[in-house]
Amino acid sequence: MTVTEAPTTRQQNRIDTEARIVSAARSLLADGGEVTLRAVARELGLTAPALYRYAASHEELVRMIAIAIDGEVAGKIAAAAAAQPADDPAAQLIAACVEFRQWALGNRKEFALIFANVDVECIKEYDGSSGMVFSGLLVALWEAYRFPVPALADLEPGLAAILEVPDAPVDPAMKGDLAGLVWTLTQGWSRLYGTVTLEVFGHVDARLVEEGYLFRSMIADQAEPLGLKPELDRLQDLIGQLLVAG
Amino acid sequence: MTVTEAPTTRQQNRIDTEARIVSAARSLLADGGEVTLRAVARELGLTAPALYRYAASHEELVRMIAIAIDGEVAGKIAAAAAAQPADDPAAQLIAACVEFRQWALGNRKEFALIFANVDVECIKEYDGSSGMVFSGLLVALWEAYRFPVPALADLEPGLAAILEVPDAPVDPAMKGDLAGLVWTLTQGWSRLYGTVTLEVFGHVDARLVEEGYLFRSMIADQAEPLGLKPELDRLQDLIGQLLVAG
DNA sequence: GAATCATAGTTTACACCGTTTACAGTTAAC
DNA sequence: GTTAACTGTAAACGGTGTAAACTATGATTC
Repeated sequence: MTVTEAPTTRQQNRIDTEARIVSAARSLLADGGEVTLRAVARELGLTAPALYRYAASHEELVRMIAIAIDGEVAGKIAAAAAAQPADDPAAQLIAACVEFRQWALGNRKEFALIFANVDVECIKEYDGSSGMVFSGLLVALWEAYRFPVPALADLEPGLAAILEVPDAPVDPAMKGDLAGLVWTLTQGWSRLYGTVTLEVFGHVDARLVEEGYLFRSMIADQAEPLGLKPELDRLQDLIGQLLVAG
Repeated sequence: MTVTEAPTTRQQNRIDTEARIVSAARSLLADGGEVTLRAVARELGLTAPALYRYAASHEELVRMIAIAIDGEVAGKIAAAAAAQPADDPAAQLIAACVEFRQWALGNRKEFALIFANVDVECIKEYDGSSGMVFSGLLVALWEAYRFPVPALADLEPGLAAILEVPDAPVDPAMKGDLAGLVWTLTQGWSRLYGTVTLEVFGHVDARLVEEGYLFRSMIADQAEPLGLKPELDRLQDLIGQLLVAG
Protein backbone atom coordinates (compact mmCIF):
# COMPACT_ATOMS: atom_id res chain seq x y z
CA MET A 1 0.00 0.00 0.00
CA THR A 2 2.65 2.47 -1.03
CA VAL A 3 1.55 6.06 -1.39
CA THR A 4 2.85 7.48 -4.61
CA GLU A 5 1.06 10.83 -4.27
CA ALA A 6 2.80 13.78 -2.68
CA PRO A 7 2.56 13.37 1.08
CA THR A 8 -0.21 15.33 2.74
CA THR A 9 0.79 17.63 5.56
CA ARG A 10 -0.66 15.16 8.04
CA GLN A 11 1.45 12.31 6.73
CA GLN A 12 4.52 14.51 6.91
CA ASN A 13 3.68 15.61 10.44
CA ARG A 14 3.29 12.01 11.50
CA ILE A 15 6.68 11.09 10.10
CA ASP A 16 8.30 14.09 11.76
CA THR A 17 6.65 13.46 15.12
CA GLU A 18 7.63 9.82 15.09
CA ALA A 19 11.21 10.77 14.37
CA ARG A 20 11.20 13.33 17.15
CA ILE A 21 9.75 10.78 19.57
CA VAL A 22 12.51 8.29 18.84
CA SER A 23 15.11 11.04 18.99
CA ALA A 24 13.89 12.34 22.34
CA ALA A 25 13.71 8.85 23.77
CA ARG A 26 17.23 8.10 22.62
CA SER A 27 18.48 11.30 24.23
CA LEU A 28 16.89 10.33 27.50
CA LEU A 29 18.47 6.89 27.33
CA ALA A 30 21.90 8.27 26.49
CA ASP A 31 21.75 10.97 29.16
CA GLY A 32 20.91 8.50 31.88
CA GLY A 33 17.31 9.58 32.24
CA GLU A 34 14.43 7.19 32.57
CA VAL A 35 12.76 6.47 29.24
CA THR A 36 9.17 6.83 30.44
CA LEU A 37 6.23 7.77 28.29
CA ARG A 38 5.67 10.93 30.29
CA ALA A 39 9.31 11.99 30.04
CA VAL A 40 9.39 11.44 26.29
CA ALA A 41 6.10 13.25 25.83
CA ARG A 42 7.27 16.14 28.00
CA GLU A 43 10.31 16.50 25.78
CA LEU A 44 8.03 17.15 22.80
CA GLY A 45 5.45 19.22 24.66
CA LEU A 46 2.91 16.42 24.48
CA THR A 47 1.08 14.32 27.03
CA ALA A 48 1.77 10.66 27.58
CA PRO A 49 -1.37 9.18 26.00
CA ALA A 50 -0.53 10.96 22.76
CA LEU A 51 2.36 8.57 22.28
CA TYR A 52 -0.11 5.73 21.94
CA ARG A 53 -0.87 7.11 18.50
CA TYR A 54 2.68 6.11 17.53
CA ALA A 55 3.50 3.10 19.71
CA ALA A 56 1.03 0.55 21.00
CA SER A 57 2.87 0.24 24.29
CA HIS A 58 5.94 1.34 26.19
CA GLU A 59 7.67 -1.85 25.14
CA GLU A 60 7.06 -1.08 21.50
CA LEU A 61 8.47 2.40 21.96
CA VAL A 62 11.62 0.83 23.37
CA ARG A 63 11.73 -1.51 20.42
CA MET A 64 11.52 1.45 18.06
CA ILE A 65 14.50 3.02 19.82
CA ALA A 66 16.40 -0.23 19.60
CA ILE A 67 15.81 -0.56 15.89
CA ALA A 68 16.92 3.02 15.31
CA ILE A 69 20.09 2.51 17.31
CA ASP A 70 20.77 -0.81 15.63
CA GLY A 71 20.60 0.83 12.24
CA GLU A 72 22.82 3.69 13.31
CA VAL A 73 25.54 1.47 14.73
CA ALA A 74 25.52 -0.60 11.56
CA GLY A 75 25.99 2.61 9.63
CA LYS A 76 28.83 3.71 11.84
CA ILE A 77 30.57 0.39 11.39
CA ALA A 78 30.18 0.54 7.64
CA ALA A 79 31.45 4.11 7.62
CA ALA A 80 34.48 3.21 9.72
CA ALA A 81 35.30 0.44 7.25
CA ALA A 82 34.76 2.73 4.29
CA ALA A 83 37.21 5.22 5.79
CA GLN A 84 40.02 2.72 5.17
CA PRO A 85 41.61 2.28 1.77
CA ALA A 86 39.35 0.45 -0.66
CA ASP A 87 42.13 -2.00 -1.50
CA ASP A 88 42.79 -2.91 2.14
CA PRO A 89 39.95 -5.16 3.33
CA ALA A 90 42.00 -6.21 6.35
CA ALA A 91 42.14 -2.62 7.57
CA GLN A 92 38.46 -2.26 6.81
CA LEU A 93 37.54 -5.26 8.92
CA ILE A 94 39.77 -4.13 11.77
CA ALA A 95 38.33 -0.62 11.65
CA ALA A 96 34.82 -2.04 11.77
CA CYS A 97 35.63 -4.15 14.82
CA VAL A 98 37.26 -1.23 16.62
CA GLU A 99 34.32 1.02 15.82
CA PHE A 100 31.89 -1.52 17.21
CA ARG A 101 33.90 -1.85 20.39
CA GLN A 102 34.36 1.86 20.92
CA TRP A 103 30.70 2.53 20.33
CA ALA A 104 29.75 -0.17 22.81
CA LEU A 105 32.06 1.16 25.52
CA GLY A 106 30.81 4.69 24.96
CA ASN A 107 27.14 3.75 24.87
CA ARG A 108 26.70 0.97 27.39
CA LYS A 109 23.00 1.49 27.99
CA GLU A 110 22.29 1.35 24.28
CA PHE A 111 24.55 -1.66 23.83
CA ALA A 112 22.81 -3.51 26.64
CA LEU A 113 19.43 -2.68 25.14
CA ILE A 114 20.25 -4.13 21.76
CA PHE A 115 22.82 -6.82 22.42
CA ALA A 116 22.12 -8.07 25.94
CA ASN A 117 18.38 -8.03 26.32
CA VAL A 118 16.21 -10.96 27.36
CA ASP A 119 12.92 -9.05 27.42
CA VAL A 120 12.69 -7.02 24.24
CA GLU A 121 13.06 -9.63 21.56
CA CYS A 122 12.29 -9.60 17.91
CA ILE A 123 15.03 -7.12 17.13
CA LYS A 124 15.52 -9.31 14.14
CA GLU A 125 18.62 -8.90 12.15
CA TYR A 126 17.88 -7.32 8.85
CA ASP A 127 19.89 -6.10 5.90
CA GLY A 128 21.92 -3.11 6.92
CA SER A 129 22.29 -4.42 10.44
CA SER A 130 25.72 -5.11 11.88
CA GLY A 131 25.81 -8.77 10.95
CA MET A 132 25.35 -8.01 7.29
CA VAL A 133 28.17 -5.46 7.36
CA PHE A 134 30.66 -7.89 8.84
CA SER A 135 29.50 -10.52 6.40
CA GLY A 136 30.40 -8.33 3.45
CA LEU A 137 33.74 -7.34 4.94
CA LEU A 138 34.65 -10.96 5.49
CA VAL A 139 33.90 -11.89 1.90
CA ALA A 140 36.01 -8.99 0.69
CA LEU A 141 38.81 -10.14 2.96
CA TRP A 142 38.65 -13.64 1.55
CA GLU A 143 38.75 -12.38 -2.01
CA ALA A 144 41.97 -10.57 -1.19
CA TYR A 145 43.74 -13.12 0.99
CA ARG A 146 42.15 -16.46 0.08
CA PHE A 147 42.56 -17.84 3.59
CA PRO A 148 41.37 -21.43 3.92
CA VAL A 149 37.61 -21.78 4.16
CA PRO A 150 36.36 -24.70 6.25
CA ALA A 151 34.86 -27.32 3.96
CA LEU A 152 31.40 -28.35 5.03
CA ALA A 153 32.38 -31.96 4.43
CA ASP A 154 35.04 -31.68 7.14
CA LEU A 155 32.57 -30.40 9.71
CA GLU A 156 30.04 -32.39 11.67
CA PRO A 157 27.09 -33.17 9.38
CA GLY A 158 24.58 -31.45 11.64
CA LEU A 159 26.68 -28.32 11.71
CA ALA A 160 27.15 -28.33 7.97
CA ALA A 161 23.41 -28.67 7.45
CA ILE A 162 22.81 -25.56 9.52
CA LEU A 163 25.48 -23.53 7.77
CA GLU A 164 24.02 -24.38 4.37
CA VAL A 165 20.84 -22.53 5.29
CA PRO A 166 21.79 -19.53 7.43
CA ASP A 167 18.91 -17.99 9.36
CA ALA A 168 20.31 -14.46 9.19
CA PRO A 169 21.03 -12.62 5.95
CA VAL A 170 24.64 -13.04 4.89
CA ASP A 171 26.58 -11.92 1.88
CA PRO A 172 25.18 -13.72 -1.16
CA ALA A 173 28.68 -14.97 -1.99
CA MET A 174 28.59 -17.30 1.00
CA LYS A 175 27.29 -20.28 -0.92
CA GLY A 176 28.74 -23.41 -2.39
CA ASP A 177 32.48 -23.58 -1.80
CA LEU A 178 32.24 -20.47 0.34
CA ALA A 179 29.43 -21.76 2.57
CA GLY A 180 32.07 -22.51 5.16
CA LEU A 181 32.57 -18.76 5.48
CA VAL A 182 29.34 -18.69 7.45
CA TRP A 183 31.09 -20.71 10.13
CA THR A 184 34.13 -18.43 10.00
CA LEU A 185 31.83 -15.44 10.30
CA THR A 186 29.95 -16.96 13.22
CA GLN A 187 33.11 -17.79 15.11
CA GLY A 188 34.53 -14.36 14.48
CA TRP A 189 31.32 -12.69 15.59
CA SER A 190 31.39 -14.85 18.69
CA ARG A 191 34.84 -13.55 19.56
CA LEU A 192 34.02 -9.93 18.86
CA TYR A 193 30.65 -9.98 20.59
CA GLY A 194 31.99 -11.94 23.54
CA THR A 195 34.99 -9.74 24.14
CA VAL A 196 33.08 -6.49 23.77
CA THR A 197 30.30 -7.71 26.04
CA LEU A 198 32.84 -8.71 28.67
CA GLU A 199 34.47 -5.31 28.42
CA VAL A 200 31.18 -3.41 28.54
CA PHE A 201 29.82 -5.22 31.58
CA GLY A 202 33.14 -5.12 33.34
CA HIS A 203 33.43 -8.71 34.50
CA VAL A 204 37.15 -8.53 34.00
CA ASP A 205 40.00 -6.41 35.32
CA ALA A 206 39.14 -2.85 34.30
CA ARG A 207 42.75 -2.05 33.49
CA LEU A 208 42.76 -4.71 30.77
CA VAL A 209 39.81 -2.91 29.20
CA GLU A 210 41.16 0.61 29.45
CA GLU A 211 44.45 -0.28 27.83
CA GLY A 212 42.73 -2.51 25.28
CA TYR A 213 44.86 -5.55 26.07
CA LEU A 214 41.90 -7.90 26.02
CA PHE A 215 40.56 -6.54 22.75
CA ARG A 216 43.89 -6.61 20.97
CA SER A 217 44.52 -10.13 22.20
CA MET A 218 41.22 -11.17 20.69
CA ILE A 219 42.14 -9.60 17.37
CA ALA A 220 45.50 -11.34 17.45
CA ASP A 221 43.75 -14.68 17.95
CA GLN A 222 41.68 -14.02 14.85
CA ALA A 223 44.66 -13.23 12.66
CA GLU A 224 45.64 -16.81 12.00
CA PRO A 225 42.33 -18.28 10.82
CA LEU A 226 41.85 -15.23 8.62
CA GLY A 227 45.30 -15.45 7.06
CA LEU A 228 46.31 -12.12 8.55
CA LYS A 229 49.32 -13.35 10.52
CA PRO A 230 51.79 -11.56 8.23
CA GLU A 231 49.74 -8.37 8.50
CA LEU A 232 49.28 -8.50 12.26
CA ASP A 233 51.93 -5.94 13.16
CA ARG A 234 50.58 -3.20 10.96
CA LEU A 235 47.02 -4.06 11.94
CA GLN A 236 47.88 -3.75 15.62
CA ASP A 237 49.40 -0.35 14.82
CA LEU A 238 46.17 0.55 13.09
CA ILE A 239 44.19 -0.48 16.15
CA GLY A 240 46.37 1.73 18.30
CA GLN A 241 45.76 4.68 16.01
CA LEU A 242 42.02 4.08 15.90
CA LEU A 243 41.79 3.74 19.67
CA VAL A 244 43.43 7.07 20.37
CA ALA A 245 41.54 8.74 17.51
CA GLY A 246 38.06 7.57 18.41
CA MET B 1 31.57 -6.41 66.42
CA THR B 2 30.92 -10.12 66.31
CA VAL B 3 28.29 -11.47 68.66
CA THR B 4 29.65 -14.47 70.46
CA GLU B 5 26.61 -14.92 72.70
CA ALA B 6 23.82 -17.25 71.73
CA PRO B 7 21.58 -15.39 69.28
CA THR B 8 18.49 -13.84 70.76
CA THR B 9 15.16 -14.76 69.22
CA ARG B 10 15.02 -11.35 67.57
CA GLN B 11 18.40 -11.82 65.91
CA GLN B 12 17.33 -15.25 64.73
CA ASN B 13 14.07 -13.93 63.39
CA ARG B 14 15.89 -11.22 61.48
CA ILE B 15 18.20 -13.75 59.86
CA ASP B 16 15.28 -16.00 58.98
CA THR B 17 13.19 -13.19 57.57
CA GLU B 18 16.05 -11.86 55.49
CA ALA B 19 16.62 -15.33 54.06
CA ARG B 20 12.92 -15.69 53.28
CA ILE B 21 12.88 -12.29 51.60
CA VAL B 22 15.74 -13.20 49.30
CA SER B 23 14.22 -16.61 48.64
CA ALA B 24 10.81 -15.16 47.76
CA ALA B 25 12.36 -12.52 45.53
CA ARG B 26 14.40 -15.17 43.73
CA SER B 27 11.31 -17.28 43.18
CA LEU B 28 9.51 -14.32 41.66
CA LEU B 29 12.46 -13.63 39.37
CA ALA B 30 12.74 -17.25 38.28
CA ASP B 31 8.99 -17.66 37.72
CA GLY B 32 8.83 -14.62 35.48
CA GLY B 33 7.02 -12.44 38.01
CA GLU B 34 7.93 -8.85 38.65
CA VAL B 35 10.27 -8.47 41.60
CA THR B 36 8.46 -5.56 43.25
CA LEU B 37 8.58 -4.70 46.92
CA ARG B 38 4.86 -5.31 47.29
CA ALA B 39 5.02 -8.67 45.53
CA VAL B 40 7.89 -9.85 47.70
CA ALA B 41 6.19 -8.59 50.84
CA ARG B 42 2.92 -10.25 49.86
CA GLU B 43 4.77 -13.54 49.51
CA LEU B 44 5.76 -13.33 53.19
CA GLY B 45 2.51 -11.87 54.47
CA LEU B 46 4.11 -8.48 55.04
CA THR B 47 3.57 -4.99 53.69
CA ALA B 48 6.00 -3.25 51.39
CA PRO B 49 7.45 -0.70 53.83
CA ALA B 50 8.47 -3.52 56.14
CA LEU B 51 11.13 -4.55 53.65
CA TYR B 52 12.91 -1.27 54.29
CA ARG B 53 14.02 -2.79 57.60
CA TYR B 54 16.09 -5.23 55.53
CA ALA B 55 17.02 -3.35 52.36
CA ALA B 56 17.51 0.39 52.07
CA SER B 57 15.95 0.46 48.62
CA HIS B 58 14.57 -1.69 45.86
CA GLU B 59 17.94 -1.59 44.17
CA GLU B 60 19.63 -2.97 47.25
CA LEU B 61 17.09 -5.77 47.44
CA VAL B 62 17.98 -6.68 43.87
CA ARG B 63 21.64 -6.58 44.81
CA MET B 64 20.98 -8.99 47.66
CA ILE B 65 19.33 -11.38 45.23
CA ALA B 66 22.24 -11.05 42.85
CA ILE B 67 24.79 -11.86 45.53
CA ALA B 68 22.79 -14.89 46.62
CA ILE B 69 22.52 -16.18 43.08
CA ASP B 70 26.19 -15.49 42.43
CA GLY B 71 27.16 -17.58 45.41
CA GLU B 72 24.83 -20.38 44.41
CA VAL B 73 26.10 -20.61 40.85
CA ALA B 74 29.67 -20.68 42.14
CA GLY B 75 28.66 -23.55 44.37
CA LYS B 76 27.03 -25.39 41.49
CA ILE B 77 30.13 -24.98 39.37
CA ALA B 78 32.36 -26.25 42.15
CA ALA B 79 30.03 -29.19 42.74
CA ALA B 80 30.00 -30.09 39.05
CA ALA B 81 33.78 -30.10 39.06
CA ALA B 82 33.90 -32.15 42.26
CA ALA B 83 31.64 -34.74 40.67
CA GLN B 84 34.46 -35.64 38.28
CA PRO B 85 37.35 -37.90 39.33
CA ALA B 86 39.76 -36.17 41.67
CA ASP B 87 42.71 -37.14 39.49
CA ASP B 88 41.16 -35.72 36.31
CA PRO B 89 41.43 -31.93 36.48
CA ALA B 90 40.69 -31.65 32.76
CA ALA B 91 37.32 -33.28 33.27
CA GLN B 92 36.72 -31.08 36.28
CA LEU B 93 37.36 -27.91 34.31
CA ILE B 94 35.17 -29.05 31.44
CA ALA B 95 32.38 -30.01 33.81
CA ALA B 96 32.58 -26.60 35.45
CA CYS B 97 32.33 -24.83 32.10
CA VAL B 98 29.39 -26.96 31.00
CA GLU B 99 27.61 -26.38 34.30
CA PHE B 100 28.05 -22.63 33.95
CA ARG B 101 26.68 -22.69 30.43
CA GLN B 102 23.72 -24.89 31.24
CA TRP B 103 22.82 -22.82 34.26
CA ALA B 104 22.99 -19.65 32.18
CA LEU B 105 20.77 -21.03 29.43
CA GLY B 106 18.27 -22.31 31.98
CA ASN B 107 18.20 -19.13 34.05
CA ARG B 108 18.52 -16.28 31.58
CA LYS B 109 16.96 -13.62 33.78
CA GLU B 110 19.31 -14.45 36.62
CA PHE B 111 22.29 -14.61 34.28
CA ALA B 112 21.44 -11.20 32.84
CA LEU B 113 21.07 -9.78 36.32
CA ILE B 114 24.50 -10.88 37.45
CA PHE B 115 26.60 -10.99 34.31
CA ALA B 116 25.09 -8.43 31.94
CA ASN B 117 24.00 -5.56 34.12
CA VAL B 118 25.04 -1.95 33.69
CA ASP B 119 22.89 -0.58 36.51
CA VAL B 120 23.42 -2.77 39.54
CA GLU B 121 27.14 -2.54 40.05
CA CYS B 122 29.32 -3.38 42.96
CA ILE B 123 28.66 -7.09 42.70
CA LYS B 124 32.33 -7.36 43.43
CA GLU B 125 34.09 -10.61 43.00
CA TYR B 126 34.87 -12.30 46.27
CA ASP B 127 36.27 -15.58 47.43
CA GLY B 128 33.79 -18.31 46.63
CA SER B 129 32.61 -16.52 43.52
CA SER B 130 32.79 -18.16 40.11
CA GLY B 131 36.09 -16.55 39.18
CA MET B 132 37.78 -18.05 42.18
CA VAL B 133 36.49 -21.51 41.32
CA PHE B 134 37.85 -21.41 37.79
CA SER B 135 41.10 -20.04 39.11
CA GLY B 136 41.61 -23.08 41.33
CA LEU B 137 40.63 -25.49 38.57
CA LEU B 138 43.14 -23.93 36.21
CA VAL B 139 45.96 -24.27 38.71
CA ALA B 140 45.07 -27.90 39.27
CA LEU B 141 45.06 -28.43 35.53
CA TRP B 142 48.50 -26.92 35.20
CA GLU B 143 49.88 -29.07 37.97
CA ALA B 144 48.73 -32.13 36.06
CA TYR B 145 49.59 -31.16 32.50
CA ARG B 146 52.27 -28.48 32.84
CA PHE B 147 51.11 -26.64 29.72
CA PRO B 148 53.28 -23.64 28.86
CA VAL B 149 52.57 -20.61 30.98
CA PRO B 150 53.08 -17.23 29.29
CA ALA B 151 56.14 -15.54 30.76
CA LEU B 152 55.45 -12.02 31.88
CA ALA B 153 58.71 -10.94 30.24
CA ASP B 154 57.34 -12.02 26.85
CA LEU B 155 54.20 -9.92 27.24
CA GLU B 156 53.84 -6.19 26.82
CA PRO B 157 55.24 -4.47 29.92
CA GLY B 158 51.99 -2.72 30.72
CA LEU B 159 50.10 -5.98 30.53
CA ALA B 160 52.63 -7.77 32.70
CA ALA B 161 52.39 -5.04 35.32
CA ILE B 162 48.65 -5.53 35.53
CA LEU B 163 48.88 -9.31 35.76
CA GLU B 164 51.36 -9.09 38.61
CA VAL B 165 48.72 -7.43 40.77
CA PRO B 166 45.35 -8.97 39.90
CA ASP B 167 42.35 -6.98 41.08
CA ALA B 168 40.17 -10.03 41.65
CA PRO B 169 41.05 -12.84 44.02
CA VAL B 170 42.85 -15.67 42.26
CA ASP B 171 44.41 -18.89 43.42
CA PRO B 172 47.40 -18.04 45.64
CA ALA B 173 49.60 -20.24 43.45
CA MET B 174 49.35 -17.69 40.62
CA LYS B 175 52.50 -15.82 41.57
CA GLY B 176 56.08 -15.71 40.40
CA ASP B 177 56.60 -18.12 37.53
CA LEU B 178 52.89 -18.85 37.49
CA ALA B 179 51.77 -15.21 37.34
CA GLY B 180 51.22 -15.71 33.64
CA LEU B 181 48.39 -18.06 34.53
CA VAL B 182 46.37 -14.96 35.36
CA TRP B 183 46.50 -14.09 31.67
CA THR B 184 45.58 -17.63 30.68
CA LEU B 185 42.69 -17.50 33.14
CA THR B 186 41.52 -14.14 31.83
CA GLN B 187 41.60 -15.27 28.22
CA GLY B 188 39.80 -18.48 29.05
CA TRP B 189 37.16 -16.61 31.05
CA SER B 190 36.76 -14.25 28.12
CA ARG B 191 35.99 -17.15 25.82
CA LEU B 192 33.61 -18.86 28.22
CA TYR B 193 31.79 -15.68 29.24
CA GLY B 194 31.63 -14.44 25.67
CA THR B 195 30.27 -17.62 24.19
CA VAL B 196 27.72 -18.18 26.93
CA THR B 197 26.54 -14.57 26.75
CA LEU B 198 26.13 -14.86 23.01
CA GLU B 199 24.16 -18.05 23.45
CA VAL B 200 21.97 -16.65 26.22
CA PHE B 201 21.04 -13.45 24.40
CA GLY B 202 20.56 -15.26 21.13
CA HIS B 203 22.48 -13.02 18.78
CA VAL B 204 23.48 -16.05 16.79
CA ASP B 205 21.71 -18.80 14.90
CA ALA B 206 19.56 -20.55 17.52
CA ARG B 207 20.30 -23.97 16.03
CA LEU B 208 23.99 -23.55 16.78
CA VAL B 209 23.05 -23.00 20.41
CA GLU B 210 20.60 -25.86 20.73
CA GLU B 211 23.01 -28.42 19.35
CA GLY B 212 25.91 -26.91 21.28
CA TYR B 213 28.09 -26.45 18.20
CA LEU B 214 29.21 -22.99 19.23
CA PHE B 215 30.03 -24.02 22.77
CA ARG B 216 31.95 -27.13 21.76
CA SER B 217 33.87 -25.15 19.18
CA MET B 218 34.90 -22.71 21.90
CA ILE B 219 36.10 -25.57 24.10
CA ALA B 220 38.05 -27.03 21.20
CA ASP B 221 39.79 -23.70 20.71
CA GLN B 222 40.86 -23.74 24.33
CA ALA B 223 42.34 -27.21 24.15
CA GLU B 224 45.61 -26.20 22.56
CA PRO B 225 46.73 -23.41 24.92
CA LEU B 226 45.81 -25.63 27.87
CA GLY B 227 47.72 -28.63 26.59
CA LEU B 228 44.55 -30.66 26.23
CA LYS B 229 44.82 -31.40 22.53
CA PRO B 230 45.51 -35.12 23.14
CA GLU B 231 42.56 -35.28 25.52
CA LEU B 232 40.13 -33.42 23.28
CA ASP B 233 38.25 -36.43 21.98
CA ARG B 234 37.36 -37.84 25.35
CA LEU B 235 36.60 -34.36 26.66
CA GLN B 236 34.17 -33.74 23.81
CA ASP B 237 32.54 -37.05 24.66
CA LEU B 238 32.29 -35.87 28.25
CA ILE B 239 30.64 -32.64 27.11
CA GLY B 240 28.11 -34.65 25.15
CA GLN B 241 27.27 -36.73 28.20
CA LEU B 242 26.98 -33.71 30.46
CA LEU B 243 24.75 -31.86 27.99
CA VAL B 244 22.22 -34.66 27.76
CA ALA B 245 22.41 -35.32 31.49
CA GLY B 246 21.97 -31.77 32.74
C1' DG C 1 10.20 -7.00 88.28
C1' DA C 2 9.38 -2.30 86.35
C1' DA C 3 10.93 1.21 83.34
C1' DT C 4 13.32 2.15 79.29
C1' DC C 5 14.79 1.63 74.71
C1' DA C 6 15.45 -0.45 70.17
C1' DT C 7 13.26 -3.21 66.82
C1' DA C 8 9.98 -4.74 63.36
C1' DG C 9 5.98 -4.23 61.81
C1' DT C 10 1.62 -1.27 60.41
C1' DT C 11 -1.18 2.54 58.13
C1' DT C 12 -1.31 6.41 55.42
C1' DA C 13 0.25 9.34 51.95
C1' DC C 14 2.87 11.13 47.89
C1' DA C 15 4.64 11.37 43.30
C1' DC C 16 5.28 8.75 39.41
C1' DC C 17 4.46 4.90 36.19
C1' DG C 18 1.80 2.47 31.99
C1' DT C 19 -2.64 2.36 30.27
C1' DT C 20 -7.70 3.13 29.16
C1' DT C 21 -11.61 5.90 28.25
C1' DA C 22 -14.17 9.72 26.70
C1' DC C 23 -13.90 13.81 24.40
C1' DA C 24 -12.42 17.88 21.21
C1' DG C 25 -10.19 20.11 17.38
C1' DT C 26 -8.20 19.75 12.89
C1' DT C 27 -7.30 17.74 8.49
C1' DA C 28 -8.62 14.79 4.57
C1' DA C 29 -12.00 12.76 1.59
C1' DC C 30 -16.39 12.23 -0.89
C1' DG D 1 -20.19 21.17 2.63
C1' DT D 2 -20.63 17.25 5.03
C1' DT D 3 -18.64 13.39 6.79
C1' DA D 4 -15.06 10.67 8.38
C1' DA D 5 -10.41 9.90 10.00
C1' DC D 6 -6.73 11.51 12.59
C1' DT D 7 -4.18 13.59 16.54
C1' DG D 8 -4.24 15.54 20.44
C1' DT D 9 -6.28 16.41 25.46
C1' DA D 10 -8.08 15.57 30.39
C1' DA D 11 -9.41 12.43 33.77
C1' DA D 12 -9.04 8.25 35.98
C1' DC D 13 -7.38 3.39 37.46
C1' DG D 14 -4.32 0.24 39.49
C1' DG D 15 0.40 -0.37 40.41
C1' DT D 16 5.18 1.21 41.72
C1' DG D 17 9.09 2.95 45.09
C1' DT D 18 9.46 5.54 49.12
C1' DA D 19 8.84 8.57 53.41
C1' DA D 20 6.59 9.65 57.74
C1' DA D 21 4.08 8.76 61.84
C1' DC D 22 2.60 5.37 64.78
C1' DT D 23 2.30 0.81 67.50
C1' DA D 24 3.20 -3.54 69.54
C1' DT D 25 6.85 -6.29 71.34
C1' DG D 26 11.46 -8.33 72.48
C1' DA D 27 15.77 -6.81 74.88
C1' DT D 28 18.10 -4.16 78.29
C1' DT D 29 18.90 -1.68 82.49
C1' DC D 30 18.10 -0.08 87.29
